[in-house]
Amino acid sequence: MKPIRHARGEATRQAILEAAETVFAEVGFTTARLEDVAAAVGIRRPSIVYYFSNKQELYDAVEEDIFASMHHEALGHIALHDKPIDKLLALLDGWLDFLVARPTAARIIQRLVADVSPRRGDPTQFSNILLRDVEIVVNEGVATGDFRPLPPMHVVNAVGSSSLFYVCNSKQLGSNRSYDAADPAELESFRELLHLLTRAAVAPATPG
Amino acid sequence: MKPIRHARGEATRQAILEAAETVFAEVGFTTARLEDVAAAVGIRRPSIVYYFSNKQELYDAVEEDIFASMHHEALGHIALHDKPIDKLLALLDGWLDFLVARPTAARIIQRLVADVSPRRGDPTQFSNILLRDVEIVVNEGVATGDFRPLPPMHVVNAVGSSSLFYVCNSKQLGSNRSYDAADPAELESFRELLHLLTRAAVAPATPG
DNA sequence: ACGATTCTACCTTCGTGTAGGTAGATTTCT
DNA sequence: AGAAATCTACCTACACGAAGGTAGAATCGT
Repeated sequence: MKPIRHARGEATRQAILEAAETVFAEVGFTTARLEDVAAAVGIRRPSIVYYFSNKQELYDAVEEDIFASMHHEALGHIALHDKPIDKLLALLDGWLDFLVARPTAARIIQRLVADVSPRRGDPTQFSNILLRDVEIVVNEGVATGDFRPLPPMHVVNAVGSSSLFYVCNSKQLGSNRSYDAADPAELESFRELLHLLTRAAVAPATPG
Repeated sequence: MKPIRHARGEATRQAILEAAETVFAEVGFTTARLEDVAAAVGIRRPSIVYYFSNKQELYDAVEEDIFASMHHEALGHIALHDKPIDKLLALLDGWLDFLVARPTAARIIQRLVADVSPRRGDPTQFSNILLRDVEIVVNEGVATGDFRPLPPMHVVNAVGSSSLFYVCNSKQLGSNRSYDAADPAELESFRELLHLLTRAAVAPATPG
């Protein structure tokens, strides 16, 4: 991590990060060309090296920023609530809102899930922060009896995944099925379904 | 598509397809090396060209086979049932069973969803067959009143996505959270949740 | 023998990484 | 204050490896 002194440098660094996220999201790590990232920023390729020593480091910075930002957004939502179910819905709302606002992040996470052994050593190096949020909220609900006992990762797989698909799939289901993921009506309709499913997933055994 | 006369050739072609699916699944189209595909089959790289004229054509053959096989498996399950909800559950069970048995297919689909414009022109060239299955079953349920009115693609995004994550994520949630997607107990536990969510998703407005 | 199948050898393209240079801004020294 | 020294933020040019595609020769099977 190179320390940047001047304001101009910091702005360039940020611009590189944003451009890189777009390029990596569109075509994935290997296919992504630093040339394209540079072009989007308006500089030459070798100048990227001034801020990020190589392609991998740039990618890591992008991924780290995504999960950190997503974690922050989720925390902000969660803090407004007390009951476990409300916290869980808030957490998932946070994810959904984040991904809709930043679809490039959605695609990068989507690719990450596809990889067999992402970041060899610790696959959760950057995502762990999010997984822990889910564990804390779900385990709390289970402890209070508000939720039935269920593995937190089932919640991730079952309902967390939907938001990713909602965002990534919007233009990929064929011209007559495509939709605008950011359209308020569309979004709220999907959010309703998401809440419905979440409640169903954690609801204690048949009440009556 | 080259016509293969002898049995030996047909076997080689099939072996190439299977090896390619594994390689493409692990690292994606660009990163995948034909060298590795050939090595897995036990032939030299240029021999692949005898069956598939280039990398893209090989990939397309893999993708086409995946969706065709998945469609078949789903149809087999659906045919055993009459009621819309049972058909829908059977369809999703078919997907789940297929993906668990063939995790390489899961990863390839996962990557496909991440792409911005897969197979320029018609993104649903090969997947359309699956999407139509869902539309038929869901629309039927809506028509009979068994289901509440909801867009079939919401079903795909909300519950179809879970099975992909269930398979792809199994070894990527960190060492202490990882599981075996093919383990019968694990699988049935997840299938129960999948059914629960599916029923919740399509259930008509609050009955009482 | 003759087509089917697989090989060896080579060419070409592409993209990253690296070496080294420079204009202009900033700080240091007197 | 103003010249000297240093640093920031880029640049051009090139070397290198990696991977896909191609041409044509060798081998296998019937």
